[in-house]
Amino acid sequence: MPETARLSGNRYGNRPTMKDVAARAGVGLKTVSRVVNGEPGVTPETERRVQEAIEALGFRRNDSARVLRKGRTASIGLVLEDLADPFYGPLSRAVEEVARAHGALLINGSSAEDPDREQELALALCARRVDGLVVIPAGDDHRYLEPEIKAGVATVFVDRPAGKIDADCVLSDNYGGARDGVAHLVAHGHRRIGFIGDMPRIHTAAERLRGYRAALEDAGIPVADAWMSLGVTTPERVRRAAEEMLSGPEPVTAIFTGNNRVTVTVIRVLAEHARRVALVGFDDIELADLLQPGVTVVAQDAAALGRTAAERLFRQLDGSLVVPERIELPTRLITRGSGELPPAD
Amino acid sequence: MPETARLSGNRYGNRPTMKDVAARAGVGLKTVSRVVNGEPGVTPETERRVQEAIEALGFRRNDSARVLRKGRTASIGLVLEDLADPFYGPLSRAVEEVARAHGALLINGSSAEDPDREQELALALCARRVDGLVVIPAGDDHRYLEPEIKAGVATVFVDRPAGKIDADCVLSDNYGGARDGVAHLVAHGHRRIGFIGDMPRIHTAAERLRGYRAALEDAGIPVADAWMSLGVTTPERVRRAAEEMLSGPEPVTAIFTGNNRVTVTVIRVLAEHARRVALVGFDDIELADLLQPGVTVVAQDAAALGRTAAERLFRQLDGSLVVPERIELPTRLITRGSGELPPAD
DNA sequence: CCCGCCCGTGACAACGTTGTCCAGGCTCTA
DNA sequence: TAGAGCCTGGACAACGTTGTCACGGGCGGG
Repeated sequence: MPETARLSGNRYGNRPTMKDVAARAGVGLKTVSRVVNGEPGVTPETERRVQEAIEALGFRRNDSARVLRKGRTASIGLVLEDLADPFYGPLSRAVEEVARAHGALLINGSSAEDPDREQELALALCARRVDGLVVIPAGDDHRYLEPEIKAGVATVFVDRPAGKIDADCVLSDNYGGARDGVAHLVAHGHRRIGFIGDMPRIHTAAERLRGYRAALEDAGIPVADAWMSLGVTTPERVRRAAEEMLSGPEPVTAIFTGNNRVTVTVIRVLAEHARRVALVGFDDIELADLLQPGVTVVAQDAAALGRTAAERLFRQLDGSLVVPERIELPTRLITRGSGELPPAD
Repeated sequence: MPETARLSGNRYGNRPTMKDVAARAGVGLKTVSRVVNGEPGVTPETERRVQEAIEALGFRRNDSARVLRKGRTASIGLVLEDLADPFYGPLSRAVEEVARAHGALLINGSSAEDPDREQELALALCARRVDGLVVIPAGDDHRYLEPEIKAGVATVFVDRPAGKIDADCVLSDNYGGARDGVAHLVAHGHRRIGFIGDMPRIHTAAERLRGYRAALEDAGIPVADAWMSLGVTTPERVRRAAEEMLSGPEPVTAIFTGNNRVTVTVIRVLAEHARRVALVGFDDIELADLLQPGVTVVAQDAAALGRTAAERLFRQLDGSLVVPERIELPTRLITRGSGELPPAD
């Protein structure tokens, strides 16, 4: 029985296809296609019959097949570090909104800060033939994307620049922001200012460190190694680093923290600490205004990063963009109290 | 020139296909397929030639085409309310991790709490032939998914139950959690307790309200309408609602807030308020322990919700799951100070 | 009244992949 | 040495859709 053979195909649920709809409506395959896509050239009567068959069978167009034929998938990929991080939520949402405005869906994946996983994800997305790729780099070598980009996959890097290839980047002004933040502490009389941040291997961390150094240099303050703690990631290590800076013969009177996770941990340490220590953090954190004192931060606009990147991506797809560019978005110093505390010694 | 004609197909970037690789390697099409998929039956020498051609051309298998042939897309869809909400970030991440463990990618979309948009998104995902769908409902009628489910799309609802269809649901114990939270306030001597939450149209809001009523009833406290504010969503309206409850001849001495957004706004209002008012909030919020006083909350485990739902989804796909079930995960009361304040009158 | 044009419709190929099946050449054994 | 069996490799169809083209009938104009 060939009928049964066809029905027991490889699809689990055996969805009806245009062929089935056509058979039921007693029309040709292409006519169904026309109705489904709202193309002109179908009599109202024929259209009604087709619609009826569609209803009855519960037909839904298979976009996978459509995509195969048309060449564009109307979907874009987003590779980020961790969707659960409050910084990436708004970014991701902003990318999604732009995609939606262009009729595209968003596929996203978390690299967990692992370069191999970033590559695996990005290439998997390319295999799905996403039209474009927004990448928040975990690694620093993106040559693996060269064939893809050459093949027409629009690509924009966000938050951190691409490594070893020439591509569009949308970044925050990490250097300037950190410099401003630290200068703010200097302006309030601090001379011994600590820095706790990520590994300088990560571009943003390196830039913020550079800003920190520049601000101290501007003020003619020599930088002590004991004030800097780089590459600490776990809360325990951040805690230890902070406590070390705050003890000893020449403790710091202020701390500049390199990202939101570090900031939160340092707030906890300072809350238990007797002496009042000033704090400025990179990245805004929720409820920062309600703490005692409010937390002064250098805020990035995560949504703007995502939006800008996605818009650029679609302009690449339009063909209206050719030359890769590096865009830097400004940061904003938000004073809330913790950064305005005077030195406690 | 047929060569050129073929090359100027509909694809923008004209990626090489297995046919191109086969031609270059001087082998048959299927042999390339075998190499790409690691199937046995290819001499090392032939395999080397094929690999070489793949390298040279920058070939990458087109998974869209593969999917069309195989019937499974190895991707699942997640429809949530807002990726930028700190509650959904971890949930989404948890779903992604489970998907990854099963070799699937995650496509997600935000409904913005709009039922029409939820439907549009869910159906778009079905058109892409996702293998399964995790939905955080915005609407309360999901009959539109019936044909899809019948056709074999695995479906799990999270956070809120499905409307008007019988399907798997993974929920928090909203009723029990709210009841415990309010009972906690009662136990600390409060008799006039306010409730600020979402529209009861939303299942979670209704359940939490029910828990609130039950706790008061348990304590023999009659519920006053003036204590309840339902359907307030914007910060301004939350603020107004809170201020109304706190003024008048018989002001509330404690407030129970129905979700994290409301909680945050109410914290702001209370911070400006002279009298000490107790507060218990549904949903945990970051830094809640660092505020003065710490914020007592009824915490849900967003990651566990996502993980449980996704695991159930894949068990549906395995075929090891047949009967729809409703799973309720427990909540946890975390006492931090604000819920233990005594009545201030 | 007849020719030509336009409109609605359908047959067919193609998108890039994988499953089926068969052919040819090799080795091993009787 | 011949036959059987195995192993490698390739031709072909199919997945569900859309673009191309051709066909037939109705209508308007000459």
